[in-house]
Amino acid sequence: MISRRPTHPGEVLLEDVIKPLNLTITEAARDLGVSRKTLSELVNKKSALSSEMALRIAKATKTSPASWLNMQTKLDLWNALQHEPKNVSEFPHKKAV
Amino acid sequence: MISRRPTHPGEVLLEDVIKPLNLTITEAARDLGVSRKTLSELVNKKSALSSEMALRIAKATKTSPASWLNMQTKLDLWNALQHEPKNVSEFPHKKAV
DNA sequence: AGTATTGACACGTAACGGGTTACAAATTAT
DNA sequence: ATAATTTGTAACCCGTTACGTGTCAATACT
Repeated sequence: MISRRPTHPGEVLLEDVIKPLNLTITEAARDLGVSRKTLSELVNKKSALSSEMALRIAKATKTSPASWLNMQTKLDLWNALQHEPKNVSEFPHKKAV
Repeated sequence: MISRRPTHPGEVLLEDVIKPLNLTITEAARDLGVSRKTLSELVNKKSALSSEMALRIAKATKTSPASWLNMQTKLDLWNALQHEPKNVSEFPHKKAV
């Protein structure tokens, strides 16, 4: 494992894309075709990046959707690792047939 | 970009893990600590692989959770690409300050 | 025949992404 | 300072989804 919490994709979108372009959340939301609320919650890390949003961001920024989606996947995994599931037993080795 | 639908992680779990070990769905579900229904739906591709399930499978099979989760992410992306979002405009280039 | 396994169904719960509307606070422009 | 814009967030609605328990008919195994 990863020890440090991976960066939230919404943070990257805000800091590396929206801010450098001098776009407002309102303008960026319009370009992405989503509500201002949806984008606001994303960049404020209140919601996760959906695969559909990954596609929208990719189209608007001419980048790869996978690069955005992978950020979220890494974060999801990190979050899951913080509360490892109990009552899981290792699968037994090959049983007789 | 990807033309063929990526393999569902539940299918891999069934074909490459559960069947080779001669485990039943019922037994495997018990080992994973989930209900039989949950595992059945997963291996029959009726539901997606959650990050928590990825962790459970990883623990039970001593493999990497990321390898399982990435299968689902690839599938999610492929599915999303089948209905590309409209009303998305490319972000304008740097505006004046 | 009798037992085990399976997929599918109903039903319920909790979480979540997303939309609209509204408002107070903060920021920016005039 | 005043006015206009921007922003975060709450309230409320909706649809989707993962997961649990229970049940049942069909199939497979012994």
